[in-house]
Amino acid sequence: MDKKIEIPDNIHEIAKIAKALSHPVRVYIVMKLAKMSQCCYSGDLVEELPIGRSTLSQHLKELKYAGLIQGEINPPFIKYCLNTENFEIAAKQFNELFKNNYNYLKIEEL
Amino acid sequence: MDKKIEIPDNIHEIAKIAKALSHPVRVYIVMKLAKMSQCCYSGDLVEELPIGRSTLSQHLKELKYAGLIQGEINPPFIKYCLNTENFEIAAKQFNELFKNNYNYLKIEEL
DNA sequence: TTCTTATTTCGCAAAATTACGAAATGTTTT
DNA sequence: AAAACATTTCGTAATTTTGCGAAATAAGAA
Repeated sequence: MDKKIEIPDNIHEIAKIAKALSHPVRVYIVMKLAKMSQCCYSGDLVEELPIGRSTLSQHLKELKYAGLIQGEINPPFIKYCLNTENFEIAAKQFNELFKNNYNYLKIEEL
Repeated sequence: MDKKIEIPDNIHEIAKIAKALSHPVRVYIVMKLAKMSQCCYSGDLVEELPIGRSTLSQHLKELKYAGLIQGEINPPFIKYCLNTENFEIAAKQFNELFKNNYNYLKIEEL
């Protein structure tokens, strides 16, 4: 009688990535790293973004927690790079979510 | 001297969609509607999801606000469908975000 | 060792999110 | 008109997120 389902793991994973990308500053950082396919420093980001250092640090922490980026210690700097392996997994998960539109996208732009 | 940038609109839009998809229940609803490419009722969802009616209603409201779904009044029911136009726009925006991985995805799966 | 530099953690406050039950809304059926 | 139904809005509470400045951390330079 109880048809309640449990939400499957892959959906929780998509929600987790989406949550990491639910703030403009974090989307900006990820896009920057993905586009340039190079790393950057917290100090470079704080100069261009309209937020304080400690706030930026928290956003970086969340992106790290979600697995989208990783930090390489390169004293006295910390260099942040895309975690390409997880980024590819995330790309596939969103690919799955938006699957219905892939035919459309393929014809139009691929 | 002030190199602070303003975060561009398209990034705010991506963050807005990501925020709408940052909760498992909302991802579940959108995936269900996208996969089946058919509509469903709030009452059907509340039977399968482990949340109350008013909570579900709030999630639907947020998905509507983000433009991912739309409701058709069909008394005494309200039928929810994917907003395909906006869903395609969202697909393109995430396509842009994950662009770097499209070569990879194309070879592997398309 | 002391100073400087880059970054993070801590402590806090304001705002937003999540969830629920109760009450309200609007429509059909009786 | 009253009852029944599906759904939403309201009021409220617990939790999480966001942001900042001050203090802490850690490495290199003086």
